Amino acid sequence: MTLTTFLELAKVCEKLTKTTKTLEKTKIVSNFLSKLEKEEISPAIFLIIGTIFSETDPRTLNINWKSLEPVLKSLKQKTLFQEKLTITSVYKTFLKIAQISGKGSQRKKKDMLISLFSQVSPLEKKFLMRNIFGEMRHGVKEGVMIKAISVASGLDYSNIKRAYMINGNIGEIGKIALEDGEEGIKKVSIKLFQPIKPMLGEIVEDLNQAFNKHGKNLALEYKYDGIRVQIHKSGKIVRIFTRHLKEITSNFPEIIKKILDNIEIDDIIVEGELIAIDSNGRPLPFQDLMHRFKRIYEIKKVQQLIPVSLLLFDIIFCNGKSFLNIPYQKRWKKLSEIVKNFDLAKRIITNNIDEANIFYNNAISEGHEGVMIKALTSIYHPGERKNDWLKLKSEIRLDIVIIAADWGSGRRHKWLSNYHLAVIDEKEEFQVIGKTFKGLTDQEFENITEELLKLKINDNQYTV
DNA sequence: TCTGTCTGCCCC
DNA sequence: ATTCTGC
DNA sequence: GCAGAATGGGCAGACAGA
Repeated sequence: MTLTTFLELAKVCEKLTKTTKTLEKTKIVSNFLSKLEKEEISPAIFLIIGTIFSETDPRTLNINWKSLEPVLKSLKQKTLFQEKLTITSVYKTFLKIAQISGKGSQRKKKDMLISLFSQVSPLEKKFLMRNIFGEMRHGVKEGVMIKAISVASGLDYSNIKRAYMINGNIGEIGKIALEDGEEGIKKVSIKLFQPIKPMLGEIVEDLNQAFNKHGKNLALEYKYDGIRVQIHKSGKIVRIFTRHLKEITSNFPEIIKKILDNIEIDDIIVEGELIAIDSNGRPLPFQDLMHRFKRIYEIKKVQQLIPVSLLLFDIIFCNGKSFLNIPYQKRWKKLSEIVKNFDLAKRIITNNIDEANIFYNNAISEGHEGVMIKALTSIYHPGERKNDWLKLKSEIRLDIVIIAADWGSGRRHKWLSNYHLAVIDEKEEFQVIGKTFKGLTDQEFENITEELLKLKINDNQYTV
């Protein structure tokens, strides 16, 4: 057995930066994957896409530029006998670094980084750094990687994709595909406490567009401005996961209790939106909810300050049975039977556009974000943005002024691409309301940069 | 030990 | 989250 | 139509200095 060097992986990454063509990237990666030893497949996949850990994994590297910079500067003294780094040895080092925490952790991490970096060539160094920062800049992430796994294993692309959306661990999926083949991939199924990627909705401009896309048999649900959550329950254990499969169970103890008190079924996965509410039950802005998110201290105190409410809208799994292939209307029926004392998202079923408009306007006037429009017969497609679900949000128009601008980064480094915005209040003074960087083409950035530089009164290298 | 600062990570 | 580009 | 890149605000955790 010959282990593959990290240098070979770095060369593959370098090769990927030389082409913009997806097919070529797919071929480069799949050829590389095919040559790997079994134990290298998963680490290689993570090192190529630059994430180290799967989405469900709570671990992180936690390395600052502050601690990496001195490491890179101290690299002059090259060790004479260089050991060849392998994919697995690099990966193991990253795992060790992720384990270090607490006082003095930065020091320990620095030492490990120094010994890691002192063994590498410039090319390896380049991609080790990109791995640490999670930005590979070679155009291969999950999407292209799934294609590469499909080509390398000779298995159907849609089966691999489905398995990934259900399992969430792309390294594991690659290993299963290449080792166990079709049989292994088909066996990948929903498991309790292993969150799946949630189904997503397409944006529509208005209800006419939604009705044109769907024809008939529509359900409209309130779209709440909060955190999308997937809740897994088995017996007395309840865990909450976000849209990106991160666990936030400990932040919302009252929700756990409510689930235990109101859902009797032992094994179940349901989905809903978690929102902050005031004492009258009216929705609070998303920012208020953020005070409870990822909090470790004073959870009880903030729980009193910012109450939350959970509105359920889907069921994915119940008593050992997957509900992914059950049509929307039947899923809703099951959900409403099981969670009798629980709030479901407010909903109507209608073919009448006037009725739909009234429903939408009610959602907005009650302080919500808009509505979701769902096809009654549609099944649940994990992780996919399909026409089966549409979202309609309200928009507000404002007259605003650009009062400052930041230089962009990456592809936008030559432009002022991040604008500080203000409205003019009744005293004719600027009231800063926020920043934006969105909604413009390259040519528009070019023009605006030119215009703004003509008007500039101050420039500190970052902000004009 | 307390406080300010920096930065990664997570949501929208 | 949104919006852009390149394929 | 898909995939990747770029972008902001709030929190915890770590360090440096008082």
